[in-house]
Amino acid sequence: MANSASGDSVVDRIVRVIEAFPEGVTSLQLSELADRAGLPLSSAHRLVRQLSEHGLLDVGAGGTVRLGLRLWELVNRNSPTLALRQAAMPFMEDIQQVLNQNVNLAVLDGWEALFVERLSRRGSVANRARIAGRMPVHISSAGLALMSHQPRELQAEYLEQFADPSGKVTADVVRQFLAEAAQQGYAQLAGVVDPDTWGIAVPVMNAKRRTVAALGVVVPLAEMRLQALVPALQTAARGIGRQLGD
Amino acid sequence: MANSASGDSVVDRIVRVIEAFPEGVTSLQLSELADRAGLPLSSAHRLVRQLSEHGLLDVGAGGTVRLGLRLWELVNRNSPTLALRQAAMPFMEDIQQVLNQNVNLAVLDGWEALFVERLSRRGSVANRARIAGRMPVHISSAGLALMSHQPRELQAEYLEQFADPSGKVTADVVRQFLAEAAQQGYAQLAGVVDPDTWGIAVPVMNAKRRTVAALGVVVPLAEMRLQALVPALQTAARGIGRQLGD
DNA sequence: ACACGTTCTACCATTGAATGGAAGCTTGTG
DNA sequence: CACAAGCTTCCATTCAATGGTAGAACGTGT
Repeated sequence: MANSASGDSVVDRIVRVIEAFPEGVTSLQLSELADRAGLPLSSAHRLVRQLSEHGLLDVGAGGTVRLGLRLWELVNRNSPTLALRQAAMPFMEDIQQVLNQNVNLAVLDGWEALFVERLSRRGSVANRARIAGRMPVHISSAGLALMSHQPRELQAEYLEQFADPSGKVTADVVRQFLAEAAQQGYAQLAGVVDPDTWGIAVPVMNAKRRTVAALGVVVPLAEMRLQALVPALQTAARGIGRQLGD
Repeated sequence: MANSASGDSVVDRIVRVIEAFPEGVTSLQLSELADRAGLPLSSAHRLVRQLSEHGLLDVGAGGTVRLGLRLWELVNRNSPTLALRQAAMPFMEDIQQVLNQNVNLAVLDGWEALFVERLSRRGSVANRARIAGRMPVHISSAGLALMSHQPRELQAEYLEQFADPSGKVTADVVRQFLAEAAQQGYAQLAGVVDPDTWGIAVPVMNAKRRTVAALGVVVPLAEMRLQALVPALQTAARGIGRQLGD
């Protein structure tokens, strides 16, 4: 028993604490947190207290631990996607108003689309894309739009390692999807994510024509108005791109 | 020179690193970061590398440090205000559509309103409230709406320590504002935050009738339709409150 | 009212992870 | 090509971090 018997640094432990919260869960009992983070209770207790003193965590009555409001504030104030979101928001609002549909904005992280912003419409179709949620590239229109406009090497690397756990999709099918999306300038998936919905997404390119995000909508399957949707999305995407730097 | 010459823990240092980013700044040079965080360069370097290995920070070419996408994701997935924001979003969208104005949602943190969500309208009046931005209680309608519905003791404590750095407002004026807001059920400020805008906010109460948030709009000064705005906001606030637990 | 289980909090001797100065490296500039 | 500025690596020193243990604070069933 000494400075970290398990051989991990303080940083490792702090990360484990923050990562211990399952998706969508905002509060955890101390003992459960210790368990999930793989820390001795007394160590977890000390760490949580220290973090909460700085507002990175909040400890409620009875040892209920939440992420701190201050952490949320710091991260969102200086978020790496701040510029992108600020540039995109007005255009997303336009799309939402004009097309009257769910709109979302995603970036590529690893082999997944990470949704950084989303506007939903009351009463409109279900939209699986939660803010800060992820979807694999091959089953999301946003993911396909992003990947289809990445450099060849990255696409090759992606397809190389591709494996669908459910076994429904092969690398060749994905290759086909990507080729289509690249050629058409947009990606679409009907009834894949949700049987009754249809997703369309277009790439958002920065000044150097690097694809940095995907702008997409989710509409009811019945309402297939590609002719109206795609140009609107592409126009918005160009508008966003124009506001982006590097 | 040993384990922390300056007598601060690793946790302290990590917090200082994250806090080192000034509001709205998304990237910092390593040396500048070390400087702002008050750390020796080599220590900052080690810490940044460790954090970036876990994705809490991203280090770009040439030592450019940003907050990590993974950190943003974790914090937003498990944000303490997740439930509030989810409950509020549809109502905020309704307000935005029907009233055609900027809408925002704030919580009380310390003696400030912390804005947790915001929908802006293209071309509509300037809205100072940034997401994750703060405004002092006494110069924001959201702040007044929040504070005016807090328990007596908290209000007393607030007024006790109140001091306006600009010296324009006295504690008595604020007391008056709070009393009005409490009595009317909404707070309003015309031309205070911005000379041409007008802010109105109402409290959002949870099931136990504790005020947990403020729902507000920012409209052009000219467009003073209190009769239309307040009932709409109050209706929405009740709708949000009904969806909230504790 | 009492005993038991569960969960949080506090203590403190031990020790290896964290520290930071110095030296090396890389990049940009006149 | 020399110089500056900033990033990266190294490593002996040492105290901050560790976690088993004990105890306090609840909650619950008998």
